[in-house]
Amino acid sequence: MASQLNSIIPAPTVERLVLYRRLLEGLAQGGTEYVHSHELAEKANNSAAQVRRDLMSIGYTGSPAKGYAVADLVKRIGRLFDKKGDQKAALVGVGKLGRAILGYFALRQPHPRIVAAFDSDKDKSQGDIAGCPCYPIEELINVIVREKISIGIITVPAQHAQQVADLMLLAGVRGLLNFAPTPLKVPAWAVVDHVDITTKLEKVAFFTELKAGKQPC
Amino acid sequence: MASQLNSIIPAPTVERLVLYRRLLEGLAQGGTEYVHSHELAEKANNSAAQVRRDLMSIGYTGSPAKGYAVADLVKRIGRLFDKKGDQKAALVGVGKLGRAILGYFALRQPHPRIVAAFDSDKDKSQGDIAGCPCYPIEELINVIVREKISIGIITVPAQHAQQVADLMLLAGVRGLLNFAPTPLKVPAWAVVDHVDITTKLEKVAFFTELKAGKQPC
DNA sequence: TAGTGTGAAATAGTTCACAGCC
DNA sequence: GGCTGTGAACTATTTCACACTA
Repeated sequence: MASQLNSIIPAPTVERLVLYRRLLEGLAQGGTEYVHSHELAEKANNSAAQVRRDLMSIGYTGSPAKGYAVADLVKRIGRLFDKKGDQKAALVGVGKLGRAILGYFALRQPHPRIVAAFDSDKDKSQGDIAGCPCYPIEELINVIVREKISIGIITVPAQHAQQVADLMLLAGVRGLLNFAPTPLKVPAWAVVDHVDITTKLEKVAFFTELKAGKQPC
Repeated sequence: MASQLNSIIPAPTVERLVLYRRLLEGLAQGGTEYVHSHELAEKANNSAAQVRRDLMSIGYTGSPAKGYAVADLVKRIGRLFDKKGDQKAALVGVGKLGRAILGYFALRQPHPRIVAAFDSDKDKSQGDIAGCPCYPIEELINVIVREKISIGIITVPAQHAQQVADLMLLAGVRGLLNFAPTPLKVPAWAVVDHVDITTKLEKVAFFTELKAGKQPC
């Protein structure tokens, strides 16, 4: 799906590291100084071996006696993600889903901050939503260039998704998170990830049915 | 992540089949009668070989001359997903995200219909949202049992997610779609899928940064 | 002696390659 | 001649197993 990346860290590991960070931050606040792989695995529910391998893949090493130093590890993972100069994100499509995402992230202040939102509807593209300034779609290129935005979040209807993606890539965005229920075609130098809620729901329904019935078809 | 499933159809294939169905429905409306694997692959952007393998995995076979019969194939895939008796879904957590999802699905009328929403906040759990009746969380078990709901959608804050999941499973739900940024522990007979928007965003940001670092644009 | 780091095996999933068919 | 079906090769990822160490 996502294009080939010549990284040392495999994609699923990256996802888990984000989770570990969250869990470790919780532990750190609770005053825990050290964790063992199996404790972290328990919380993340996967295997201890996998936790060890994941941490190893970022070059972090624990001690058999104490385990992994929580605070230090948080810093280490943080250094991986919150790289030089914070990345900025823009969201296109201030519909229901777009608004929800803006509101959701406004609270959490995630790493790539959403600093601009766009919509083709003039009524929606005015003022702030959850503290994020909204612009008409015509200003997309200007704003993206001016703010040096590198990540795009697409929450427009399926039929406009590709068009919006092309526009953002043209403006200099290099990573896209696509919520539209359609696949995007992007050049090899861009990164895309796809969150398709409808498909996920159907998938869960399918496997639920399957497990319940046991007999396929 | 998702628990072991003794199905003949691998999980990624299921996801792609859902997509194929959408694409094929579009084609059918456009009056197309037959497609070749590479045409479908083009739209879904993956390889023709994969499309063929996916379709083969549900026992559907095309002809070298014409390709795959669109209408027939839609029906075939539909039969897989829209099984005997439509499944019903319930959503817990009528916050921003929950509302957005309700609104989103209200339009599309997806296969597992969302027939109930719940919230612990009395103000939110009244009346309808996007045509879906809202109940206080106390009624969850009653309603789920009464309506024979088998799928649960969790859009509550992370700290309540596990609790809500347990409650729903207790009530008879067997599949969960979790939007809370925390992993859920569920028994082996249940199906879970996890949509973690924050993590996805951080992942995209990470790989974007990584790729950018590799070759100076 | 429980817990780590890591090579090796196992498993899951994708792409290749080619025979067969229309 | 281009397209399908399918075994085989290949890639990616997870799990296993075990030497090592504090």
